[in-house]
Amino acid sequence: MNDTAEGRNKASGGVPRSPRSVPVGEAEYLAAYDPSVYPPVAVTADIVVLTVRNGRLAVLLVERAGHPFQGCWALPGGFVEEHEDVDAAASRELREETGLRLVVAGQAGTKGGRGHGGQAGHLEQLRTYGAPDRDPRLHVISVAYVAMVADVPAPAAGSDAAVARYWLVEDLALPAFGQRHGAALAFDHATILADAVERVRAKLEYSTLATAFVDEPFTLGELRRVYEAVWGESVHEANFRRKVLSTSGFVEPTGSTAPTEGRPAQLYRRSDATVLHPPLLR
Amino acid sequence: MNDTAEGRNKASGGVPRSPRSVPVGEAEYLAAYDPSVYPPVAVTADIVVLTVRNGRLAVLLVERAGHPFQGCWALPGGFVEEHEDVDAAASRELREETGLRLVVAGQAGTKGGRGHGGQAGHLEQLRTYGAPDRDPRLHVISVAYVAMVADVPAPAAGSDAAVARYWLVEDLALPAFGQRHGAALAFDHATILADAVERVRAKLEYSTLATAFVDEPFTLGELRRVYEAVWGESVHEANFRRKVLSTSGFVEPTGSTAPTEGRPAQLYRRSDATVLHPPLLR
DNA sequence: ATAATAGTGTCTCTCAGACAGTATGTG
DNA sequence: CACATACTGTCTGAGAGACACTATTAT
Repeated sequence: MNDTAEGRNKASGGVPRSPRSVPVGEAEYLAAYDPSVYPPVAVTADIVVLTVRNGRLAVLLVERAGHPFQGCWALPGGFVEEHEDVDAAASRELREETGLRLVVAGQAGTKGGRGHGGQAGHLEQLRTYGAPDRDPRLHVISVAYVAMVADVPAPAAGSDAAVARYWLVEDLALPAFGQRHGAALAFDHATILADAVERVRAKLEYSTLATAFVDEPFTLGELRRVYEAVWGESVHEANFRRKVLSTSGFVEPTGSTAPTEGRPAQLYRRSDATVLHPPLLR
Repeated sequence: MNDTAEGRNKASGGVPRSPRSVPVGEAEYLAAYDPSVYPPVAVTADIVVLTVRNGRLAVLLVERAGHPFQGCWALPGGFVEEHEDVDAAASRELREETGLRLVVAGQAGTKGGRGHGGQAGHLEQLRTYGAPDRDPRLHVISVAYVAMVADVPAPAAGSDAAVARYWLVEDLALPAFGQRHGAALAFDHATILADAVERVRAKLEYSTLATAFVDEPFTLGELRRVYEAVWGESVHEANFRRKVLSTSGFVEPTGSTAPTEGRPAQLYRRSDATVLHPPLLR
């Protein structure tokens, strides 16, 4: 943030307008500072929790008990509390809804959650949505996050009994994807969800994030089905295997195998790479 | 946004707590609604204006006249006004600082600014920074944007006489890049700048955004120097040319030429593609 | 046996990387 | 002329895409 605006005396902010020719000390300035006159806006952290269920992409939604959009389904989330880090608010909301503990990844200088052998799951910021009319009550700015988790961190773990369940993304009305039929989402959550899905589709190409959708250990078949569910198209099996195994740091074998419907499959765990060069193109 | 929190009666929000067994109508609800009790936070839109000057990446900074961080250099930006779209606030700040009119690109359903033959420049959201201690006065949440512009949309166009100038990115202290020496930035703006530079470096690989840094018409040499400035490494000329010209929709020839220090160069303008498949790898 | 999935080998074609060489301007 | 930049041609090796084939389980 900054307020060069204030420095140029054009903001309506609550800063004592000391003439620039008579500077005051910083301590003095902060003591005299009145925060109550900044524009009243509320900030929420909303999370798009994505998972793969039965080969399909699914998203966690909660049913709204109150107005507005009563009875509609919406992304889980809530207000950022006073003096609470926005990223921390996202972690808190995710934990309350799913029981999962993930920290936000992706900012310079912070090394995000998942590393070698870490817990399944990934949490990152998506985008901030700040249209003034997106909430009929007041100007609510939503900082949206995407969480990618393995199946069945069900809302069961949530402490309070809000109605929450996973929906198949294909069963929702998402105009941005040309999906005109299906359940309508509250607020601008259809836009947010569409952006999240696009983000994840792109990220699977050039990162190892697909592994965030499966529990360890996993088979290459399971990993491939993640790609197919997210991209919505089939992936050539032999070439996928060659590509994944030839990318050092993507996965590493555990040595044991798991039974399948056919020949038993080698099991793998996540390794330490996060980016894929060259990418695994769609 | 949403407030399932409120729906579950666990938020401290300013919603009249009507018992869930006695629902009220939505109009009634909105009339009784008191927005004043939401957590007090301020929201700013800050912009990382990047350009290429003399073959180097440069960023527009303003000198802070007031406390805190008086005398330090900071990213241009300012408070989001009441009922103002956050993206619109970013456009407004950019216009005030540089005179450029750009709209924010990148959200599903909105087709961002630049198209065929459009104005040079690109504006997109970067990330939101919401640590509670990033401003010593109060909890200020910054929605950061990246603008990529051609050289010399100088602060001259700015209406008020704030001290603003371009800095070479390499002359700033950016711990995230291992740059320990150079001018220190106010607040957490060094982190924001580092994230912006990383974003732009990545985007040049898989998008046509390099053309946002040059005015039309431009030569392939100018376009190549954009890549070299942003990536900080030399790009093989013949292969760059072959790649750019073979990607349909990247650039199109104007037919005329421009004098250079050697053989005159063919001139090009932007075309309609926005993404590069396959990418132009670093 | 069949069905189903896991896994290997190999051919081909595209393309990035490298480099040599030509074209066309200026001093 | 030398020099600088623009532009072209071509060789080579890596790798994606496609496909045939083998392996190992269950029924």
